[in-house]
Amino acid sequence: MSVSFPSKLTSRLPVAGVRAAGVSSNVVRSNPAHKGQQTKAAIVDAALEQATHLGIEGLSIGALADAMQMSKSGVFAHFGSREELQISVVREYHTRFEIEVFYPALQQPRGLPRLHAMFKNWMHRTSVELDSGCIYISGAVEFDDRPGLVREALADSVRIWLAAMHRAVVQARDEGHLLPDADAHQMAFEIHGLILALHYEARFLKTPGSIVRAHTGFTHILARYGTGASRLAITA
Amino acid sequence: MSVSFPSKLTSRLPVAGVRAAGVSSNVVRSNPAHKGQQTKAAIVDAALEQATHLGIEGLSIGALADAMQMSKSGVFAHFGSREELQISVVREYHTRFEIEVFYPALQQPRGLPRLHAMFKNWMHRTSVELDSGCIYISGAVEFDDRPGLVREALADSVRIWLAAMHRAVVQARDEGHLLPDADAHQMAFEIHGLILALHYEARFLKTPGSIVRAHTGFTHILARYGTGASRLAITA
DNA sequence: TGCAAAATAGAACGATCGTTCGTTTTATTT
DNA sequence: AAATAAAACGAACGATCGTTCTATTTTGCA
Repeated sequence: MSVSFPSKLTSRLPVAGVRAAGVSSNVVRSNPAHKGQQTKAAIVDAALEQATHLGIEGLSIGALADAMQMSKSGVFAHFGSREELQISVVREYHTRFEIEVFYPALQQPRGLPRLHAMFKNWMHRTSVELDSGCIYISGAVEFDDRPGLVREALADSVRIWLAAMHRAVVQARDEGHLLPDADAHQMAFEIHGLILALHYEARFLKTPGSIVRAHTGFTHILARYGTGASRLAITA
Repeated sequence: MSVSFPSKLTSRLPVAGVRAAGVSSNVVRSNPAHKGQQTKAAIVDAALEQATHLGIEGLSIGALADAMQMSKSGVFAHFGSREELQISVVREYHTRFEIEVFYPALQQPRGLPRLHAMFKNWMHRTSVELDSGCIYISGAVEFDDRPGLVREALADSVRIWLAAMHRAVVQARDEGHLLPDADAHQMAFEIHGLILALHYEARFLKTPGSIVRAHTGFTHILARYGTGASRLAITA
């Protein structure tokens, strides 16, 4: 006779199915958890995985349903439209970006140490993880000519992050770690360029040593904008 | 009675149809011009226009046929596959990039003037033209996770251009315009970053003044790598 | 002018797309 | 345990995708 499973496991398995599909994991959250929300979170998780490989425009509800071992209509019902699914993915990435890049940097003392931490975390999120590209970067070229709600959600998130970077630069200047006449926007622009070059050369061209290049570039920028006292804080 | 047109104009109009669709123009070329080649060139022209807006992966033979006022199969026959069409677009962009960015810079004296010309032409191609993004940039994020012939064609073209930039840096160093111990690869990396940041902020975020930012960044890089004699050559 | 070759059209293919709808199965509450 | 609400399924929709045929038209050359 065949083994009989407890009824919990023979349920329609959307939430459990996620793990079988090999998706990262931060799925269990939001306590009341009317199960619909759990499944939705799991779908967004899988969608983000898909989006980092094929782009936000490459998101397909059919492929997503396969990965989730669900029906297309079952996946679709959670969002009501593909556009809303895409926006959910952007929001999820925003959350993770804050958790992995922004918040840890806040633990560093304000000024240059915090700015440097932001840059390092950003680098790490952008290229070190072998797979999975940065949605803020890929999304920018996907939607620079494509108006709509997805573009707006994306641009909002990016602006929030770039503003945080800019704030860190200003603070570093206020702390005396940068020259008093340092142009904060210009410096943020140049730092942004280093991250983009890193993403380009590491992910697309597979150029070895790109991370060192980016970090060296950061020290060069610092040499320009920084005061003498700041020099040693960065070599650590 | 209705006016009778000369037979040339009442032909099936693929080549003439391009202009009606409002595509840029460098269509008349390759002298023997067995008309098939003319039409093919016109299709590639329209395809490039489409690709700069929706990306190389956004290319659609159906939409292309509409723009050309041709049948899908008529367009398709010229390439044999969508992938070959995409590769043709990459090659066409390569050609135009050389004509608009690389060759004009060769007219400048080797060394810093030529390097600076390359950077300015590159900037211009990347963002000044209001519409039409850079395929080298959008293609990189589209294909960083997508292996195949298109990716290879794209990466080949990009590497050729980046190598030319690197060569220009080396020449500038040889001419004594840069410090003898200047790291050419590092400098090229940082310049690449400026272009990418310009593309990002100008095209996606629509940040005003991005061109000035990029150019200021270039002078900063020069201040680091350049010799005293080079400073004045750039302010012109 | 006539004829072979090249170029284009047109219809159809299987697949996949996002979306809608009615039904059925689960989950939650009473 | 029964009743109600939420979640998921399954089938179908019209549209579009790249591609494959065959038939027709146009072109280039003798």
